Amino acid sequence: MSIESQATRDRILDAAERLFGLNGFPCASLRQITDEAGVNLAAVNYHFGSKEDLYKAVLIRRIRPVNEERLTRLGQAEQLAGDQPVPLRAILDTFIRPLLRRAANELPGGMPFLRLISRDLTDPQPFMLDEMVREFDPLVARYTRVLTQTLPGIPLSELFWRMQFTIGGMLYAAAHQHDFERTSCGLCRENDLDGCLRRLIDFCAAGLQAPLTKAAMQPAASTLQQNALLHYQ
Amino acid sequence: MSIESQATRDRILDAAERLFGLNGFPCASLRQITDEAGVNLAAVNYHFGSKEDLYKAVLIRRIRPVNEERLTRLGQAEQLAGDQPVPLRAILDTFIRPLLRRAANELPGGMPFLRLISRDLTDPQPFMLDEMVREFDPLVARYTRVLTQTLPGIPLSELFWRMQFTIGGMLYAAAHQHDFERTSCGLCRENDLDGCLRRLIDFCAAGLQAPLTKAAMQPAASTLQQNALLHYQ
DNA sequence: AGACGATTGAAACGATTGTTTTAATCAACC
DNA sequence: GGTTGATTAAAACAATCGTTTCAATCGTCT
Repeated sequence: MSIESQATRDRILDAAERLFGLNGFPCASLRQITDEAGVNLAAVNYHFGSKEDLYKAVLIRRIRPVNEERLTRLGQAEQLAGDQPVPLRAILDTFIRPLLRRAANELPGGMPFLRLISRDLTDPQPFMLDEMVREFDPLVARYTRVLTQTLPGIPLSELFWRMQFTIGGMLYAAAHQHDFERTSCGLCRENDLDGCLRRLIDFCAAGLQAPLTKAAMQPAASTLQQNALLHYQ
Repeated sequence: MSIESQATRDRILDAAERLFGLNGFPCASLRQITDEAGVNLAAVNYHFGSKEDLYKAVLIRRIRPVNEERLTRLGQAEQLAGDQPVPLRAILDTFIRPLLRRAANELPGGMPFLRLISRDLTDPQPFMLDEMVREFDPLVARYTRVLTQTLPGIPLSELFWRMQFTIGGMLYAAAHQHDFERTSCGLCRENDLDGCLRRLIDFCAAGLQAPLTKAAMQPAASTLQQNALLHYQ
């Protein structure tokens, strides 16, 4: 592979990342992408095979370093903790920071990539499902192990749900971070990585270690609560 | 409008809801929709004007009752609380239950609608933005007022972010509820409205009333934390 | 210099899209 | 009972899509 052909590959990847992120996979046409990249239309099929394969390449190019950084930071945190359990907020930091960092212009990708990965994790393209599972499988194993050590009082079934809520909050914040300045009436400034990260960790740490309600400890006894309002009074 | 034409309108709306929810707006074609509805292709443009207007009609038909139910339940909760602030978990229940209820076959719409609304709130179709703001504006005003009364210690700027995380967790859970049974290795059963609702409320209530970290109380002093791991040890 | 594989360029292909058009059918009313 | 307006049916429209084809060009070797 020559050095110029690598340049066209990269230009295609950059343009595709931006347009897939802004418009989504179905609405970003190859002609838009190749025009913006300044390359010929046929270059996509020549270098990547198909539109779907281009999409895979765009996602994998960014997700893999993010997940590697997550595991690296988690390893450092474990080392630092010694034989003590890793502090919950440190675990969350290793998980969230590598992603949100990409939107703060600290690293390539930026806002379009965050919208792209957020969209594809909340609403996956069918042909990406297997690929995604393969990329995230090692993470699931490592984080569940660390979390069960840090939060020994939380049953695994509860932990599973709470991690889903954590991921949901993270992805929603990642996708909308740049809209918040406009929709928050001045309560949020753009590109405030530290602020967003701290708030998200505050929120999710509290949620993850929330005390168990009666229903959570006796799941078999939970029944439909007809009037939930009374229950909370 | 005759009674049969209303029937074709409804058949189109039902089929569109299912296919928009499953495949997304761009990938669900009008021919798919009209075939499944058993009506002629031109009926969509005749009754709704365009594909975009059909999409609007599909969303509004379900969102409006959900938001009305939210405000009704919130009103009941306020009445029940008297001059006391409404309990946080009760507020969250009025907000989340009317949506998740739709997926538990308690009400029409079901899983496709939840995927649809979840997708359009996390990744809105551009032409729906104004319509959505109009539908949700009254909610924002009411819920921020009630929440500031219940959580007087949380600054508005923090509350804004925490509500975004709450919404993100709710939408993610709503969209994936039916996948969890498959991906959770038996930790989650499908259609468990009460279980999902309780866990989500446990999580978000703890997150919303989480104690403020130093950075949250002195936002001006927050600087980029180069090595966040040490910070948590 | 010449030959060969890799890459690019321009054009066309077949399929599908949302929309429009035109005629046929239906229901209701004077 | 014939007429009018609403609704449905079938066909065609123009545009765009991803992909393929084939010749032209480039870079790199012998």
